[in-house]
Amino acid sequence: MDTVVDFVGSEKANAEDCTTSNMSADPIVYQLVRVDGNGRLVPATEDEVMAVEDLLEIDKSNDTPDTLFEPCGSNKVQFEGSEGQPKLEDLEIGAEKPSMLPDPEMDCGEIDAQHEDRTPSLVPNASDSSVCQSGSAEGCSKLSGGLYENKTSKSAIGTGLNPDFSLLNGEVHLDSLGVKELQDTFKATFGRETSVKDKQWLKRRIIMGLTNSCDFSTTSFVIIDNRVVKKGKEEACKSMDSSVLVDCVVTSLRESHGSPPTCHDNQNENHSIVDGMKAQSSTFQDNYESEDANTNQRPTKRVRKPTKRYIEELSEGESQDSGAKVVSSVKHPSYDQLSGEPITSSEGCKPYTEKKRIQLEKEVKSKNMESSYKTSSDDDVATITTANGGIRRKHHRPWTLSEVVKLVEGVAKYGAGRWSEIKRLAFASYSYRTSVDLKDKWRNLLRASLAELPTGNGMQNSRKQVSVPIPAPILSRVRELADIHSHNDSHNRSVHVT
DNA sequence: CTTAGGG
DNA sequence: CCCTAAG
Repeated sequence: MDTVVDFVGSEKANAEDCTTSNMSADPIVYQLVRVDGNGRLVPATEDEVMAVEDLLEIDKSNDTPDTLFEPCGSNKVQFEGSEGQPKLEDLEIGAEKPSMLPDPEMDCGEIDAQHEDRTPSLVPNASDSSVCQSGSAEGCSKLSGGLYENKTSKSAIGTGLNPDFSLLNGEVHLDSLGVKELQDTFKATFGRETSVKDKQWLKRRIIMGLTNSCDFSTTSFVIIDNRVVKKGKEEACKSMDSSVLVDCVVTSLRESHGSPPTCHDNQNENHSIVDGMKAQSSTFQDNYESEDANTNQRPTKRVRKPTKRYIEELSEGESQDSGAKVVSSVKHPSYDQLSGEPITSSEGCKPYTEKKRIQLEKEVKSKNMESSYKTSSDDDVATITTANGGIRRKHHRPWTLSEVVKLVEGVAKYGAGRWSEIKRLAFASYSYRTSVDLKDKWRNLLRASLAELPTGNGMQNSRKQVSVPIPAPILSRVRELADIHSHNDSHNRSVHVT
């Protein structure tokens, strides 16, 4: 395997051109990269990320959690010089030794600019000892290693305008989440289960999952309580084509209503952010005024004739196998050759070439219709059982949270309907997920967001969190983007005046 | 080839 | 997800 994977772990330093914040609470951003043939660092694909995660997970299980993620100070980014090529074996999630290849192209300022030590900047303003009076005194005293993925800064607007909603519960309290919850969140983020019980590790993974994955945009997302906020300068830091500056912060993963656990200290900061976001939002809309794609005039729906062939096919198939679902389980010998995947992973979580495979299956199926009635014995797992005991189809990729976020962001940027654009730009690293998939998912998101409205809260009753639950803030964002305004809050959304 | 809808 | 009809 000539693909080298390494974690470039780096605390996202205060790149001058990106943010003028002098806060030390910048989030820690990890980006999985690999070295391509030319020795350049290129962002790893989702599949690779997954594969590495698996490795790490395995690795992890042999490790004592205590050794993981030492909050040690001296973690400055250093070029490993002639040490050069990091190897997979070197991967140590625990040591977290940031390393970079001596690639001039990647000599981005922000990486080595100001590397503060990894000590969790739990107390942005040390002046305030009331930080984290969240009731989890533990979280406070136990700052050790506590990732405080809480970024509260950057907004220059400091006026104390009051937001419409409470921000107090908006923080991500990954810290206060239990292992189980973290695992759930992990699942939501990565779409798969994890057995790791180490909180630190889980937290880091989750945050990473939400931040990395080769999003080149410098757009940032902040989820504050009920909204997803896009922030960040679009053009900043664009000097490097491969710069990965996902300044993504999630301040709310779970709505921990009831007992608002929040650092009061950050309240002002949050207000600032909200202000900024409001401004953003308006400018955002302004920008989109120009594009008639988003104006109020909804294009008339396309009408279409019923699809004949498909119907015929369906009925035909039904008559043949009387509705029985046929799962082709033929062990295709050419799979491995078919997919020249960068990483050959063991688990079935990597149909890199979904299409090819499906087509191949079809071919096989059509060639010997009868023989395709075998029971699945494939290692690739025809069905996988979820935690709930349900079974899913073979090639169903649950949308992970980060994917959803990306999609929403993409729609925000390029507009709904420009699926191929979004696919190209925002989903470059997701080889699966066709533009059609994006479209479908968006449709579903819309439905979900709408379904949430009427009862206000009724939906939440469904305890079974089947399939990744989409955080309310994202849904409301979806609604926004879809130009569906709940007339409840009579926000004079500057209705166009003909 | 891409998008919109229906299944 | 899959499939097709319209652009």
